[in-house]
Parts: sequence; structure tokens; C-alpha cells
Amino acid sequence: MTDYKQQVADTIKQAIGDGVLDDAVIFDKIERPKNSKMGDFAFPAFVLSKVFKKAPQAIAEELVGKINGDGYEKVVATGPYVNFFLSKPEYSKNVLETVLAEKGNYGQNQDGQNGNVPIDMSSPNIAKPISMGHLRSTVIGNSVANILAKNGYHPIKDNHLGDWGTQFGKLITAYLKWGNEEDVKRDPINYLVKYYVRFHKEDVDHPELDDEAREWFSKLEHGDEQAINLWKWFRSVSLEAFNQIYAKLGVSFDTYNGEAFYNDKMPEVIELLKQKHLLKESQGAQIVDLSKYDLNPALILKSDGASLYITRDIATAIYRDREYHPAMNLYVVGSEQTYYFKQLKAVLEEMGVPSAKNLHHIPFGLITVNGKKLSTRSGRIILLDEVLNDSIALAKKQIEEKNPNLPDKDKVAQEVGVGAIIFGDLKNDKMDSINFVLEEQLRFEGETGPYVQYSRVRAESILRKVPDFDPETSSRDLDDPEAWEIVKLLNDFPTIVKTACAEFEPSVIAKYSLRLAKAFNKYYAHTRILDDVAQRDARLSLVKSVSIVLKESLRLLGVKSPDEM
RNA sequence: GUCGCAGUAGCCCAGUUGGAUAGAGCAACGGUCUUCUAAACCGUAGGUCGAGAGUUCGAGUCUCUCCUGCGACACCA
Repeated sequence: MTDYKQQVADTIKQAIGDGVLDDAVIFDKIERPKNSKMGDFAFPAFVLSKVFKKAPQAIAEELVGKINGDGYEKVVATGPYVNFFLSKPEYSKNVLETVLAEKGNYGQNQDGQNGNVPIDMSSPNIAKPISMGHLRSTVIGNSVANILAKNGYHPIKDNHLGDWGTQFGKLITAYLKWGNEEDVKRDPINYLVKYYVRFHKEDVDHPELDDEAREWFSKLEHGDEQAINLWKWFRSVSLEAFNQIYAKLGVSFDTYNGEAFYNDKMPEVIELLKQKHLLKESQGAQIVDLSKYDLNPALILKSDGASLYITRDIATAIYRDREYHPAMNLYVVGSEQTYYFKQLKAVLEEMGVPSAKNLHHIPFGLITVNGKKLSTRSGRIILLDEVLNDSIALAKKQIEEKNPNLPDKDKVAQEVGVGAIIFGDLKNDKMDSINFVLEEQLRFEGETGPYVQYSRVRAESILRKVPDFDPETSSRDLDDPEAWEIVKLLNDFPTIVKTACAEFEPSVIAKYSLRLAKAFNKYYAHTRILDDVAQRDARLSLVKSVSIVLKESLRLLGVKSPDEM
């Protein structure tokens, strides 16, 4: 595959002459004009005006005079810019050739050299419902994993469950007092939450409940059989409920190493910190001083000797280091924890944990309701499952209206409804906070997941009309000016894949898929693809290529692509 | 108070890392289905890019000051 930007840079370099500008400088200056009528690539001549002491307009003219237009459609000076128009038939052929040959593999690179990348994501708490708040971590983590794999890494999706802690003492106490097995079996999360809430209500007037809860947690920690069995049961019924939602979202995990998993690995952390003489006492608690990182001290042990979140995270990082020798160590956690992750990284560096320098917090903005943070206590909670079901129901309704003869309606409704929610989350910069309004989530028109899905459905529909079309052997001699924008976008895909990976930013893919879908819909509206016999196969090659790249883009986002909808 | 993130059309957001006339979507108004799926396409209208200064040939983009919103600031996770 020809690197056209490099080709343009070489042409410019020859025209300028040796030793005037660095090769890299020239390459960096080459840009894509905002308006494609200006050209396919442009070189702004401003940088040269100082060197040659001439107006950039004049320099642009001179450069064009020195360029012989071989390999280009034309090269023109427009004001201070040298604008390059690529040779469309050759370029198109080249691009389509590559996409059709590589299919879903198009854009794959090996930059990651198969390095392991554990990703901390989703992380719901046992016995609590999965809310919209968990959606972001789940869906961003899943997409980042797909993007990493596309760049040659080996992602390891780790659902760091909140499955340990004093709340289990409370839960056991509450269950034994007011619970019943049938209810929990029927609707685990709902009833477990009820017990938990009731505990907190009653505990106001009956402080002795707290003692009981403490005792049960202590029993749990010391391996009491009844306590352990109840804990295991709560955990497994919760996980079953979670997995139904994950299945709906199309997200799976490689490990569920939650807090309980690391519980027995804490003493070693403390021991290591002591060996390195990093622990200091302060106000009765054990801290690590981080003043040389310009950070507040990290509190490792409470004054009562109990461990904290960071202790567990240190244990996690050390475990991952030994287990995976990770190329990167990722945490998809809300942006409100940015400072905390700086501290964690600093402590790990002090401890000399090798992967510390490759620890990346992937932050994202809050989901709010009326501008306020979600919280179970204040009742501002939106259940993810309900939102997904609403969206699926709406998709079903649309299918009944628009395409009542569609086979597999329920499956498609799920793919479209869930796709809308996932795409809606991933479309914008992950740092943007999202003010949740249900009606805005349930939109299938304009810049949405269903729009991209629908675009590919149209492409597939055309391809079905010509069963004898063979993308392997068909003509790729596309000489179709209307298709030009699409071809250029197709050529961008491998670069987009790399950018999304470097920035841990799924929205780069989502925005790209919108651009491609939009360009295709425009083409579709203006060109009768099947009518012109002479151009038919080349056009179908383009349609097939669009379908391939749209499907792959959606896959990277974790969104399904139905063939019909 | 200190630190971090953000402020672009009525609403929600892009803006190719400093380049050409600031762009989409939603909402509004008007047009396009006997012809490859109208979940689409085309058009109209909508802007002091939070405010001010600075750097430069050139600033939505970089620097500084201020304003506004959100978040974080050791014994929660």
C-alpha cells in the first residue's frame, strides 16, 4: 500500500532542494485540506517565507513550477498553499485492492508485539445493581481491549469485582434476620439490596446490629463455614445476574480477580513496603511520603491497622507484574480518581515495580442526572438493564414499522437497541461528562449507532442483489468522482486504528465510522450503483469495502452489525 | 484555599495537535420514496469559539490573568 503522504513529502522535498528543511519538518507540515475541493494534500509555504525572504504565495507558485506532475492528477498553487490532487483511478484501485484482500484484517498492525495488557474495568459491587455509572467503564474498557488487539497487543479484561469488605458482614446479618432463600433465588440483586438498605435503616435505632455485622465479617475473614458459604452464594447469584447484562452488552471478561482474590496478598505488600523503608507513621496511620512527586502522602494502613483500597491496588499491580509481565497496565476508572492513580503509580515506582511506568489510568467523565452525580443513597440511580431494555423495545417497535418481514426481529432489535446505547457512550470524547436524559439515549437517527448499522445494511442489501459478484476477482478500476471521499476515508482506517490505540480513545473510531457512513449515504443517494453495467463491479467493490470497514469499526466499539434491519 | 477537567449555534458535540470561508447531529422551516431499505438524502436559518491580554506571518487550538460549572484534596471505594 503506497503511503501517499510520504510521496507528497518527497515531491515537495525535491522541489525545495536539499538542506533547506528537515525531512521530518516537511512531512509534519503536509496536511489534509478541510475542504477536499482544495486538494487531497496540501503543503503550506509559510515556513519557507523566512528562508527565502519572499511572500509564501510566490514560493508556492515557484514550487509548483519545479514539480513535474507525474503520479498526480494535478498540482496547483492556491494562495500560500501547494495543493496536490492524487490520481484517482490508481489510488482507488490501490485502496480497494488492499481492503478487499485483507477483509476484516484491514488495519491490523503488530505494534503491540503481542504484549500483555491487563485492563481493570467494569468492577461492580456484589449484591448491588449495575447502574449506568458502570456502563462507561465496561464499554470503554471493552472497546479499548478490541483496539489494543487490533494493534497487536494481547488484552486481558479483568473485572475487578467489589466482592469483599465489611458490607458483607452487614449483608449476612441482614439476610439471617429478614431474608429468605426463595426471594434471593428469584431476584437476587433486588432482594440483597433490600436487606442491605433495611440494615442501614434499623441500625440507627439498634446499634447492636453493627456489632453483629462486625462479628460476621470477622468470621468471614477467619473462614467460618456458614459465613463463607453465604458469601459464596451471594457472590455467585450476583455474578449470574451481572452476566445476563454483560451478555446483553456483548462484553466478556478474561478474569474476575476481585478484592477477595487479593485479600490474602496484602501482608506481602506491607512487608515489601517495610523492606524498602517506605512506610512512615503519621497520626497513627501508616503512610508513604510522596513529596518528591509533588503529591500528598498515600495512606496505606488505617490507624486501626486495616488496609485500604490502595493496598489492594498495589497487590493487584504486583500480581499482574509477576503473572503477565505487562506491556501496559490499564485502569478504566472515572476521572474523579485521577489524583488517586497518580499516587498509586508513584508508590509503585518507589517500590520498584517494573510495570509502574506503564501504568495508565484511562479516565472518563461522570454520568450525571440533572447535573448531579449518580448515587444509590440519594435515589439518583439509573439501572443499566432498564435502559437497555427500553432501547431494545424501541428498536423492536421501529422494526415492526419499517421492516415487518425481517427474520430474527428480536435478535436484530437487541443488536440495534444495545448498539445505540454503546455507540452513544463511545461517540464523544471520554472525558466529557454525560448528563443522562433517557430520550436522548434512545435516538436512532443522525449521529448514532443505528445510523452506522443502517448504512452497512444498505450496502449489504445491494450486495445481495448481485449474487454472482465476486470481490476477489472483480474490477477495481473505479473512476467515479462521487466515490472519491469514500476511498480516501477507507485509506485512513489503519491510521485511525493507531491513533485510537495511542490515545486509548474509542471515540476516534466512532467518529470515523460516522464520517464513512455519511460519505456512503451521500454516495448512495446520488449514484445508482447497479444501473451502469460498465462500472457496476468496480462500484460493488467499493460498496463491499465500505461494508467491511464499517463492520470492523463497529466491532472495535463492541457494537454488532446486523446484515438486515 | 490548592490541584485537575471542562466552557464552540436554542440543545448535544466535532474541530486532523498553530493554517485556507469555524463544521456535524438534534430541534425549527422547506424539498426528495411506482426505481439498490426514507433509521436516508438535499436545502434554509442559526456564531463576539466564557472574558481580556500576550506569543506569531497566522490562535477555537499555545502562554498568562480573570469568570463560570464539575470533580479531587489521608483513615470510603
